Amino acid sequence: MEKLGVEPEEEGGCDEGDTEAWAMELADVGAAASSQGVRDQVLHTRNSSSRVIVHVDLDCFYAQVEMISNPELKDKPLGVQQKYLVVTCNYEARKLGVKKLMNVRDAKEKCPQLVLVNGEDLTRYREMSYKVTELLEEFSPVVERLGFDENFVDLTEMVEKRLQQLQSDELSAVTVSGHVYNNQSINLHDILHIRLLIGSQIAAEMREAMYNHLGLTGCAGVASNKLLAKLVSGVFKPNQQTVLLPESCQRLIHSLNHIKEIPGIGYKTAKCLEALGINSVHDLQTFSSKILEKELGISLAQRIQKLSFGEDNSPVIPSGPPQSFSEEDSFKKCSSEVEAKNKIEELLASLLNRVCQDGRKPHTVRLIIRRYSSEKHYGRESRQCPIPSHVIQKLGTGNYDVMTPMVDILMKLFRNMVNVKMPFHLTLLSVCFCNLKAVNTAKRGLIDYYLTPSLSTTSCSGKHSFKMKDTHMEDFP
DNA sequence: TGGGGTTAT
DNA sequence: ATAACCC
Repeated sequence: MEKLGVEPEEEGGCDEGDTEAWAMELADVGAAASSQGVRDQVLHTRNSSSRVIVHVDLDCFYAQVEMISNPELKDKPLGVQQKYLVVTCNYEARKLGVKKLMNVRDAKEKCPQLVLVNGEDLTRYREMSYKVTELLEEFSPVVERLGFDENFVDLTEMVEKRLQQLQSDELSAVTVSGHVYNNQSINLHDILHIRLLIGSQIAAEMREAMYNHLGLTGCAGVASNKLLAKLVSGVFKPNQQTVLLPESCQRLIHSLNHIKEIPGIGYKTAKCLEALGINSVHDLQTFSSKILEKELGISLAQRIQKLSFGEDNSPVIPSGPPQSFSEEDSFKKCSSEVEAKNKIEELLASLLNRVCQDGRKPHTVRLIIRRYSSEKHYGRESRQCPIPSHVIQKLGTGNYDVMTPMVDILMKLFRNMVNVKMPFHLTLLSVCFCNLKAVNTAKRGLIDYYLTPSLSTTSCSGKHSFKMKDTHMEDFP
């Protein structure tokens, strides 16, 4: 076996783990086919705490939910419409040329048989989305949501446990589930391969469970960090999974045609990089770190340059319950205060139901608007304020009118942003509840409970609310 | 471009 | 409060 003459100069800084002694370990890692291979060996060999991460990505999620709601739609080309956009569509429709975020006009032109359902109310999507996250949390509690249809799960511990259950003679019988990226050969003597293969088996179990319990199909990608797991999950596309072995990391990252395809490099950063003459992943890898730091700031510069090598030490952060609830509506024109008030009342009514079901209480409310303007791609303004405590108490009880005080607050925020004595033209209104706090913990003790028993004894599910019990001493230890 | 979400500054 | 990012 050839020894690798790798020098510890290197460019990106270290991914995770120690910088020391990795060069020594390198002596034994086996043949690297190319300089790409060398880089990968460096990254993964020095890194003794290598993780196993899965990225789970549902297929055309909204369309799937609609097809479950109405099975007649199953074999038809289906699009989900919000305003004049087809935001997503099933694979029947994709075969016929419909794309995500396509104009309804263009979509109908491409595909006259296209069936459209309205998807502006996200309630069922949101509910199904959380069912998926909860199902994944049953495998391992460390689940991070990304939008409604993607989840990351850190499988490192679970893989370790399964590894310990295996007898040494069973190691040579471990198999992959699904595709191996780049058709790379598996080396069963490589513990990193073994761990990722076990990860692929868990990913397959997750997809099976999603289908059996929820009727949903999706893709999965298994790799050593979130970036790579996400990139590899989309390689084989509907309803398939792929595992990335360390030696193919550079091939995966270089398969991207533009830096904007790296998650974490968005519209603004991509424009900025283009202005510097950086267009490909290779451009970004080899660009001067010093200059990049001056242009983008040290934090962003170092992060994205690491990403360009496939390095991503960001942890999977359990999402838990949402940090905020919001409802928005966009429209061609809203130009009077009464009109705005009506829209705000609608948004608020939906939000109050959601907050009620959540059980926690928001302590802050925010109003967001978008003003009409010919240019300015992204112009939203917002005002927020604390929710008065007497209003918070009524939230979720249903038996007191919380609409009236909340609308009053929101209209004050509205007039703070919009001079209603002057003509105005809005194209979006949104109401957001945030700063959510649990009601039954720490801060809320016995005294608070006795003083406001309706908080925890009132039903919010029905048209009216009822006292569920009387307050007696023996109810509380 | 919709109707959501998050974190950093 | 805004601006960036994600879907």
